[in-house]
This record gives sequence, C-alpha cells and structure tokens, in this order.
Amino acid sequence: MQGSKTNYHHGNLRSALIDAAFTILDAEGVDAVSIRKVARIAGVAHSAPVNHFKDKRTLLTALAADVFKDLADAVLSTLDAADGVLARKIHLFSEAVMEFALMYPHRYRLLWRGDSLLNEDESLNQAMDSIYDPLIEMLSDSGANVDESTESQAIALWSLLHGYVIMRLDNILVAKTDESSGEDRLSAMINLYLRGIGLSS
Amino acid sequence: MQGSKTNYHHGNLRSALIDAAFTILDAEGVDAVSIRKVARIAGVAHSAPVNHFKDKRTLLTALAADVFKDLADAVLSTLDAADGVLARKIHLFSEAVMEFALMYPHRYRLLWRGDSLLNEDESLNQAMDSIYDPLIEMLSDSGANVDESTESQAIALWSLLHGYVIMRLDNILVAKTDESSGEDRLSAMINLYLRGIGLSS
DNA sequence: GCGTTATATTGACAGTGTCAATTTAAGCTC
DNA sequence: GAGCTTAAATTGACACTGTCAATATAACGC
Repeated sequence: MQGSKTNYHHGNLRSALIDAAFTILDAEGVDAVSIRKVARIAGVAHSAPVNHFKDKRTLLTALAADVFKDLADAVLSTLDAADGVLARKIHLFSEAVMEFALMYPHRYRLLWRGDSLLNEDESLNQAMDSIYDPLIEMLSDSGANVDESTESQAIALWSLLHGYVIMRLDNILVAKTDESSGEDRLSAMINLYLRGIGLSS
Repeated sequence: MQGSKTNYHHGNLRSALIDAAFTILDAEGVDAVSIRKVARIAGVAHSAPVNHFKDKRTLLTALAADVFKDLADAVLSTLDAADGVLARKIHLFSEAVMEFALMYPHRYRLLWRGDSLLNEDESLNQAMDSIYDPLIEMLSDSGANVDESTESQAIALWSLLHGYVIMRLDNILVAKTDESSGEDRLSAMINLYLRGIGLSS
C-alpha cells in the first residue's frame, strides 16, 4: 500500500509513523498513542508528523481505517473457506470478528471511539464499507424469508456481534455468567439471530 | 446520595467535582474531562480533587457508575408504566435506553470506555447490576420458550441494543441506510430479537 | 484547648498537542 | 548543472495535562 523505499528525507515516514502507532496501540491502548511518542519511535522530530497527519484525530482515523481493512480481510478470507450454507457463513463471520477482537483488543476498541475519530473521513468510511458490503451481499442472496430489509438484518447482526464482543473485551456482564466457553455463548447468540431472521434453529 | 451542605473547607467537594465533570462531559466529551478543569470549575486548587479521586480513572469510574444508575432509573421507571406483556416491556426497555443515549451521548459513550475505567470497581459493577438484574428478572418470568438460558437472552438483548445505539451515535452504517426513522428500525430489530427468543413475530 | 487527621494549597516535573519560524533537501525548469 | 519552488523535517515556544511531594489550614475527638 505504501510507496518505495527511501525517497525523501526519511523515506516513507507516513507508514513508519503508522507502524509505530500500532506498536503503542497494541501495547498500551488508544490513550497511550501520542504524536510525540510516535515520532520518537520513528526517529524524527516531534513535529515531523504534522506533514502527514495534521491532527491527532487524523492519525487515529488513519489507524482505524487500516484496522477496518485488516478486519475485513481476516473475515472475508474466512468466509471464502466456507461452503455455501448461509447459516454456516454467518457463524464463521461472527467467529472471525471475535477472534480478531481478542487478538487485537485495542485495535478493535479504536474502531468504536467515534468521539476520537473523524467519522466523516472518506477513507474511513470506505474501509467500513469493505466489511459492510460483503455482509449485505452475503445476506441478500439468502433463504431468509422475513419482511425486515436486508439492511436491517445486516445492522442487527453487526450490532449484536459488536455489542457482545465489546462486552467480552470489557468483561461486562459476560464474564459474570460465562466463566467457561465464550465461543459457545457467541454461537448461541448467533442461533438466536438466525431464528430471528427466519433461518433454521 | 451526598451529605449535607457545607461541612468542610469547601462543603462537599466530591459532588461539586462530579457536577463539574458532567458539565464538561456533556459539552465536550470524555476526552475533554480533565482533573484540573474540574477543579477550576469547582473553584478549588488543581490538586484538591486528589482527596476524593486519587486518579483520573477513578473520577471517570465514579462518573460511569452514576450514569449507569441514572440509566437504570430512567429505564425502570419507563417499565413501571407498562402493562404486563413481555414483548411490550422489551420494546419499552430498548426505547428508553435509546432515548437516554440520544439525550446524553457522551455519558452513554463513557459507559463503554472500558480502557479508561476501573472495570473491577465495586460500585461500578453494582451500578451495572442495577440495570442487569431487573432485565434478568423481566426475562425470567416470561413466556419465552427457547433453550437458551435467561442469561444468554439478556446478554443478547443488551448486546443488540448497545451495538445499535453506539452505531447511531457514531453515525456508522445506520445513517447510510436509515435517513428517516431510527425508531422504526430499532423496533424492527427488537422484533427480530423477540422472534429469536421464540416470542410472537 | 490540643493533637490528630482529613482536606486543600502551592510548586514542581515530565509529558502532551499545536503552532510559527526556520532549515534542509528534493524536484523541476531552464 | 544552476537556480527556483515547494515538500519535508527541525527547533523552539506556548498553554495545557496528570501526578507527586511538601506545606498549610481547618474540622473533629478528646
């Protein structure tokens, strides 16, 4: 996605900054990501990043867009390996999102920090669509026979899934009742969803 | 909940600090809440709050606990006004949460900033239970006849609801497809849920 | 009234985001 | 290649921030 090796003063500082930001993000969380720390890791002056990200918000937004794209890649590659059965695909979709969130909890959290991001940013919205569009497509050539529109079904799945995932990450409610197998509970919730859209049981 | 009028140096600084924090929170969001600003509004020195909240996390956690309690109050008072039909109660429950979130978006967001809160804090968990327990109770003497446990049903509802609400607040996905009536879409999603737990259609 | 303790102040420290002025280097035109 | 233009990076400053230590002050129990 980035350019060549070493063209300018630094090379391609932009991607170096993003790499550094991800390192901090993964290790210490969103609030620990600071422009100056990122610059320090990349080995440039504290104000160098301004040429590539005018703001902290802009930096975080770029990160979030990358995360959305990575999440989409992870999820979609899982779906490819599935047979054609919709219910099965939905289960795989959900498990893939969950797996990603557990692997990169801070990256996943960043996606939902709407108050720290430029929600109108075009490349962010494009990255979100890279998940949403396939989801819509998956649901639209389905056997689901209910009057809710496909969009509603997609939003419902995404809502249910995200709500559960974030509660797992924060250990809210879930941990109390669910000492053992989170996978099973996720699966049960997806079955509830499937019944809701009129698929199997 | 707080004590008398003016006992100590300031009176009851603790609640004054919380009031100030809510003022900032509502106006500018979670990230704008700072200990020093809160102290300034309350008219005390910048280090005075340390006696009541040793940390910024501690302050935010106290805020979140208050918000959970307020949300519980709002939701439960709505439920009281309902007849005994479970499906109706679930709709009202959801609408009440949505309404609260739209009225106090930044307060609602704070509830889900797990990485800025002391998730183990006892009074925070107690405040969460003040919503969760009635929800469990509501679902348990239900006519829902499905093998998922009541806890799973509660978690599913809460997940679905929160996921949808936060997407509305961030204008993710929802706004794209849903220019007009968010209320209707919420209602449709709850119907999906009701069908999922085996209630009506 | 006196000591103890809770509460508030003051001052300092390192760190932050952002801006303005400046230097450096790359790219382009002739 | 020389010279100009512009992008990229540096430096220094400003007003903030959270946190800590040392100090002062007022309330309370006795």
